[in-house]
Amino acid sequence: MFCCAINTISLVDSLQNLRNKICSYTKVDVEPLDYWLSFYEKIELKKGEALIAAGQMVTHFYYLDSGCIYYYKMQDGETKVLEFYTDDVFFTDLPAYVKGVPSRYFLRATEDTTVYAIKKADTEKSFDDSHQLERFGRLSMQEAFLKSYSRVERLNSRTNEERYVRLLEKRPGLLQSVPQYLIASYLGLTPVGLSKIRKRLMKV
Amino acid sequence: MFCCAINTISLVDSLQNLRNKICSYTKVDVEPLDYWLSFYEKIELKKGEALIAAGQMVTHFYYLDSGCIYYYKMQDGETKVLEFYTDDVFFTDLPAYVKGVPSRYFLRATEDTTVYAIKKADTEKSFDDSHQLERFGRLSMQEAFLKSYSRVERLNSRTNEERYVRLLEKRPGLLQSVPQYLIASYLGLTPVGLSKIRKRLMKV
DNA sequence: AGGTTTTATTAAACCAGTTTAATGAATTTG
DNA sequence: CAAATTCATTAAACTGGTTTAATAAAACCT
Repeated sequence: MFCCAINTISLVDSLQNLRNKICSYTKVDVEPLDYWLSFYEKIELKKGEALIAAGQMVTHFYYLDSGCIYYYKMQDGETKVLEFYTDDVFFTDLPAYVKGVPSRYFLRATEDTTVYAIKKADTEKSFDDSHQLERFGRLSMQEAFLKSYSRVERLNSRTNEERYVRLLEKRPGLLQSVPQYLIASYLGLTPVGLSKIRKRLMKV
Repeated sequence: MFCCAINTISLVDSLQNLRNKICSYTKVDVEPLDYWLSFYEKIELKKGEALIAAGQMVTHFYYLDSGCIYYYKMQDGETKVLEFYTDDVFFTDLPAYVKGVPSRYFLRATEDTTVYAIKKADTEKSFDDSHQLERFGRLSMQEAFLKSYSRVERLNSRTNEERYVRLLEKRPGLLQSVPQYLIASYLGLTPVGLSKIRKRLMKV
C-alpha cells in the first residue's frame, strides 16, 4: 500500500514481456493495459518453494516470467504432475481459482523462478471496466483450452515412447531443470518405466 | 436470406434451452441475447451423419440440443475418439475453427441429433458489439478448459478400470446410444481390452 | 572434502492391455 | 424374413509397462 507509485512504476518497467504477451492476443489501448499491469506484484521463488499448496485458497492469476513451476497433486502418497509452466505463460490452479474453494494441488518451483501475480478481484474489476481486457481474457482462455486439448489428444493416441520423444523435442530445456521422475509422472509413467524407455531409445 | 423474419421467430422460440444456457454463465440483456440467437440455424442429423469431416473448413460454433455427437480422428486406419458431446453443450472443432485451417477431425452423430449452428463471422461481430456476449464467450471457454483439464487429470492418474467405472456413473446415457468400441477408443483402449475390463467387473 | 540425501538405473517377477483370429450375437438392410 | 454387416466376446501368445529391491551416481549440505 505504501510507496505504491514507485513500486508500480518499477514494475511496469519490468513487465515488458507481459505487456507484449497481452498485445499478442488482441489490441489493447495503453490506458487499460497500464491499468491492468498496475495490479501486478512480483514474486520470487527459490528452487523447491511452493507458490500454492493443497488446502490453500487460490486468489491470484499468475504470469511466469522466468524459471519453471510444476503443477501437481499428491495421490496415495505419490506425486502426480499435471503440467510444467515455463516461458511466457499464464497459469493458476484454475479449478480452485474459479470456484473459490481450497486447492487440491501444488504449484512449486523446480528452479529459481520469477512470477507476476494479479488478484482475482482486480482481474474481475478490469474485465468489468474494459471490453478489450475481457477479450484478452477470452482469447488467453481459448489458448489454454487448445493446449489442454492437444494434450488429451496425445495422451489418447500416442505411445509413451512417442510422447517422451516429442517432449524432448518440443521442450528441450525442461530436462535441465526438472528431475526425471517428475517428467515420468507427467508422462503417466513410473521412474523405472521411463528409464526403460530411455534405454530402449539409446540402443537405436 | 428470404423469409428471414419468420425463420428467426420460429428459431428463437425453439431456442429456449440455449437461451437459458447462455444466461447461466453471465447476465445478458434481452437485446444482445436476441441478436445473438437470431444468427442460429438448426441442423438435424440422422444417425451416422457427419457434421464435419476431415479436410473441411470449420466455420461454425455449435450447440448440442439433443442427441449425441462424437469427435474423432482417423489415425493409421483407426478411429480415435476424443470426446462425446451430449446434453446442453457448446462444441466445434476448435483448432480448425480458430486457425481457419482444414479440420483433421470428424464430428459425427451416434444417433439422430439436433444442433444449432452460428457462423464464426457472426460470433465475432457479436463479441465486437456486446461486452456481455464477449464475457459469455470467455466464461464458456473457461468452462470448456476446466472440463478438458479434469480429463487430463484422470488420464494421467487413474487406471483404465477406474475411468470406465466413472464414465458409467457420470454419463450412464452414453452407453445407450454409443457402441462399445467407441467408448473403448475414448478410454484409450481396444475393444478387446474394454471387454476384459467388463468381464473383470462382472465377477466382483 | 565427506557424509547424507536425492535421483537414476538395473534386474526379476508380475500384470494389464494388445494383437490376431475365431465365434457368436445383434442390428441393419434388401 | 433372410442375408449381410456390424459389434462384442473369448482365447492364446505377446508386449510394455509396474512393483519391489538393490545398486550406483549425483547433488546437497555443514
